[in-house]
Amino acid sequence: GINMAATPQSTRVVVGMSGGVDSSVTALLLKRQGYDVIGIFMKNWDDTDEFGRCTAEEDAEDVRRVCGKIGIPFYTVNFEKQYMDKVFAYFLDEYRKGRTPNPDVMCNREIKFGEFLQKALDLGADYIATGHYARIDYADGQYRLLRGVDANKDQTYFLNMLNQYQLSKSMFPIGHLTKQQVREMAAEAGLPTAHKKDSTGVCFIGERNFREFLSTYLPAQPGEIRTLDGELKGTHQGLMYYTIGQRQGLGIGGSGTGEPWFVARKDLANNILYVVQGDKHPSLYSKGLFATDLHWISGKHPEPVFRCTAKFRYRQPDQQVTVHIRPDRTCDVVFEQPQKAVTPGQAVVFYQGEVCLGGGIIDKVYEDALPEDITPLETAK
RNA sequence: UGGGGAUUAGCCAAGCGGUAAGGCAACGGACUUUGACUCCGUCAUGCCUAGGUUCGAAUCCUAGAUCCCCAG
Repeated sequence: GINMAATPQSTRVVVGMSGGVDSSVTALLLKRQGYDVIGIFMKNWDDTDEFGRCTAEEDAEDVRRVCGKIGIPFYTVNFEKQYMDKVFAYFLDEYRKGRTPNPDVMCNREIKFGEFLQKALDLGADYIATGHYARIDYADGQYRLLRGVDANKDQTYFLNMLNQYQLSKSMFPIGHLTKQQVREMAAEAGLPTAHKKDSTGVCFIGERNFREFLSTYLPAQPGEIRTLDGELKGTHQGLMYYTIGQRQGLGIGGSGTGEPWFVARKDLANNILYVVQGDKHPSLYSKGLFATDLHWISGKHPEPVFRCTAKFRYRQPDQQVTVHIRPDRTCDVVFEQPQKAVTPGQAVVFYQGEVCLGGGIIDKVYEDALPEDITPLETAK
């Protein structure tokens, strides 16, 4: 639990600073509250781009300037090796399997709230803080992960793999603010990152030409594009470049109903990409999914069967589901409404109101028939 | 070398004498700490070729090219 005798002045907080406005304001708020704040920039990827420019160096420089402005010490740490071993290796392995991984979920569990947390503790920190739009609350001996107040920016989806220990050592000071408020505070405080564009792309790797990037790590194997009926429609450049529900990059058009084409399925064994026409095509929708690597933030095992809401991808509106727990940290998730383009490798994250319960990794989808032994939704409530 | 029909951007396709719709694809942007989806924007001085009629032709006429269909 929280040490009630601790004062901000006697509490050391290490802030993970990316060089963006969110983590800048995170540090600013903590400093204003009187904490003993240290800013640390993580360099986890050698990101020299095609023009020989290293954006990580620019970001590090921004962090240095922000820390100077706020008046806190600034350090840099390097977890390139750990990121490669614990996140990027997984990332590549998933693509080899024809799946679509979410590296940032692993990055949070392994790097930011793993390696980085440990490093901070080694430096005598009591807590780490990050610029995530999420909240932590503590009640009845339990830490809970709550959605960020700014529903449009909520990042709990990426934090679903965190555990009690990690939450007990973490602070999300901007979780109760909106993005607009954060920008305004940064501007008022004269932080150099106040108007910096939000960064996107894989965390620490950044925006890339996806195909070009992947092709430098994995061999591409061109193959056929076919309809589910077997009709040959064209050629793909390598199954790993496509994900379920994808429209762009297929290069097929002008035939059939005139509607756009979407990826419906990947046949890894035969290297065939299966497509369907029209965003309402039944084969793009599913009734349920099977997930592995289940994790519950509370640490407690939930009821064998329960209703909650869930997201199957970042920024998707919550969907009503019923979860059926299975052995070995797996579960079946039955959707109340058919869901579009649920994709193996992505995270399924569960919520009860504002509380993020945890999640798992989508392993396969149930397009038509659900497993026989699961309780129908109607009788599950 | 009988007859009939077609030929408009990478693909599909409107147009029927008055100054080239739309869709798909592609490209660009917005959105976005994954990959996607989505949204917005761009995309034929020219309609198989060469002549002709007309104030004006993708649209009419003539010849040619290519493709398709029906007959032989």
